[in-house]
Amino acid sequence: MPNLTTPRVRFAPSPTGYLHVGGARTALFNWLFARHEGGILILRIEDTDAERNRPELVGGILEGLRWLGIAWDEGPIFQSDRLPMYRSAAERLLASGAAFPCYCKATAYAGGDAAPSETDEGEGDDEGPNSQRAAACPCRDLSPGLREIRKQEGMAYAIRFRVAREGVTNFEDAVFGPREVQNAEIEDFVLLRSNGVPTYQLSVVVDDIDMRITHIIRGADHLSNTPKQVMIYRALGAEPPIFAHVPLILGPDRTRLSKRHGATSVGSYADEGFLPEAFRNFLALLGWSPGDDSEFMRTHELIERFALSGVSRTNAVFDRPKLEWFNTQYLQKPPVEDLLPYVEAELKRASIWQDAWGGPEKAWFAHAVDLIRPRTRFLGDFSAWARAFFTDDFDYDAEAREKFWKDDRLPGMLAKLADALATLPEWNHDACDAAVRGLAAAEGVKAGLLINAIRVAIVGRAVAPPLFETMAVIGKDRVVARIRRALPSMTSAKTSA
RNA sequence: GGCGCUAUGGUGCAACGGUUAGCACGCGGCCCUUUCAAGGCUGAAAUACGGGUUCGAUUCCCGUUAGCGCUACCA
Repeated sequence: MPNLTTPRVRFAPSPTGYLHVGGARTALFNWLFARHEGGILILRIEDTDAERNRPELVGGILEGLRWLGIAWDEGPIFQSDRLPMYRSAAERLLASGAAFPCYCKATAYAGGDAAPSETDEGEGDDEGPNSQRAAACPCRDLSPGLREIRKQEGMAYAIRFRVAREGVTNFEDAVFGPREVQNAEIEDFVLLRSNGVPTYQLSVVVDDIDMRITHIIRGADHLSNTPKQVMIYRALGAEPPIFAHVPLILGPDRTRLSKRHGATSVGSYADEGFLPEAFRNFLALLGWSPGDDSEFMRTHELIERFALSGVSRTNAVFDRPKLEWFNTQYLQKPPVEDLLPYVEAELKRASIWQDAWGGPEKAWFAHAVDLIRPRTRFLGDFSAWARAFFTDDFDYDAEAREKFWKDDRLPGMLAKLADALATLPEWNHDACDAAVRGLAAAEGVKAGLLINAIRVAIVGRAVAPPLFETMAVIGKDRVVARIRRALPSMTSAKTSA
């Protein structure tokens, strides 16, 4: 049987840009809350502003959400498909007297110069003229006669909410506590534009009522406008839900995170090789904490521990280095199986994936990934510095050659080593270890000299996992071949010098 | 300008009247070591300022300052 108290929340982006970090965090909180409470998450696209709305961006937003692993239960629902519902709500408010038609010109309140303020003593270096708050619209008290005349004239009108001149409006915020504002502070705001399109204030309330939203979790930038929405709820005969305004995410300069702070779309983090779970963990801690010092929390734990009571009221600065740290943690700590699909995708992207690794050679693949991952920071590392683990098509890093191939005894010793390795009956860490150290002893050189040179020969880099395990993973034939292949390069590097 | 919110190291969080103010990132040092990471140990680093309330304030109240938000026929 349906539980009448099932929490219902929503994430309601407007397609005026890509899914950015702030939106992603809001979506995450809604999702964590829904999962924790056994509730429903609805995705709603707020696209009533035809001017700024870019329909083609919706796909990108959904894609970003999917990458983040945030699955919605209902929707996406487009507000642009529901215009009649908002209009009829506005008509109802008009009929009940809670709203009134406004015949002012649309520009009169649009931050323009409708009311050339007589009190402009300001320096006027910025915007300037409108320093007084918008007074109540004069149409509010239009006499019935005059209103009738306007109507006859067929003048276009907007519908404004008739805000009480006195008293207070209050509501409950799960994060900021009980709120109360003076009605006198609020202007007669527009509900329905003169072109018949609803404003955010109207559509958001009508939808939230219609969708039976129980908790509105959204950015704190909406806190100041919430009283207006509460008024609409009550005028519509509905009880407002519980609000939970979450603090904003700022850039390093403490201004609201925006494009000029660099990468702010979640898609760019996907492209950079971040793991979605790492991103989620990082985002979750921006404005929320479980109440203790826990930081590394896998998603199931985030869901388990998430509560609105742990949401902070202070804005948080997006700290990229910490995000990267989380990524290394998620690259290194979880069971290697969790990582395999991501590495597979990365290798496919780099065109060096082989299907056998997903089948008969899966154990080998897992082992290789496990060996490589302690040194990775991004998924791209698997196809970059660790490329030689997956393909013979790799080159030698110039610095690595310079650093570890300069001893002129190397070609001779490594030639011998290759021969010795080729005859090894067993191929594993210990056998390689014994062969290399044995040769070093016989030649009277430090094992490190050979170890470092071999590493460059078989993986092309100075930086790689411990050598003998690397040799074991790469395999006997390939190791021998790679050492022999490298010999000329060492010699030429020598003779040319 | 008006209204509101916020204020713990550089950053993210903890301490929700009594702690030598804790953890993590980042930064420095040491250990480990086969390169580079990881890991372990360790160092520097904070309660914005001023008044109250209280036996006792990071914590409660007021003011100041600063930052942010809202103040659109944008969301």
